[in-house]
Amino acid sequence: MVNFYPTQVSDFCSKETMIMIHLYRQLRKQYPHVSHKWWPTSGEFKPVQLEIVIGALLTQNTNWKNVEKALKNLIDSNMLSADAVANCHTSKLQRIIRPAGFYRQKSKRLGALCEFITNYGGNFYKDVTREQLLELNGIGRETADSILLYACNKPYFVIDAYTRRLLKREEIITGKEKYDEIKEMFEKKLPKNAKVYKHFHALIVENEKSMARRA
DNA sequence: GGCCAGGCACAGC
DNA sequence: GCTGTGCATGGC
Repeated sequence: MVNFYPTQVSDFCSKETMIMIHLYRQLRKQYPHVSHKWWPTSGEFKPVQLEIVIGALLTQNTNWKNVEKALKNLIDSNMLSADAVANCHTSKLQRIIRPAGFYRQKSKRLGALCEFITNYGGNFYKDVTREQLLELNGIGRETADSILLYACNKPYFVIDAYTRRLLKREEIITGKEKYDEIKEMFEKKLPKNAKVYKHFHALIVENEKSMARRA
């Protein structure tokens, strides 16, 4: 169980902190089946985290079901390591990831990302920084944070369309805030804990999806 | 058939 | 800095 007692005196009277933790508790109660182990992996890739990195890139502006098709194509083509993907011909990679859409852009970006992982001095999953990821073509803030949180298990909160929608509806944000502004809001008001960030994000996504289903 | 889905880069202002 | 636009497929 995570300790939610304020760690700083200044946290004690922060209304925003109370709202944020209340929201987290409410969602946990509402979706008890949702856990921090939310990002789906087949276990086919080496290492397992590579599948999360690839998925994070492929899911950009794309339905997850289409990403799954592309991931299955990679598995069926035995493209299970960063090295294999990095050395795959662009035209072949395009064919493989085609169901995920934007295949011309994404094949180029995916190849470059896998090349970066392959050539990374040290352990990519342990050592890569947000700045290094943001320098890569096609890796923006959300994708970088998804990789850092879900693949690297580091406390970086992911702000996606679901998160913005929920926060706006709850009137916690106006909608005009920048990505990093919202991200810092979460990170300042919650314990710096990757498991909590994953769980909270998973709960937000589940809530938005279930609301969409009901609509 | 139109709209959207777990964004990003880049141009133009 | 902000806004618009291209990228592309599949599901509803």
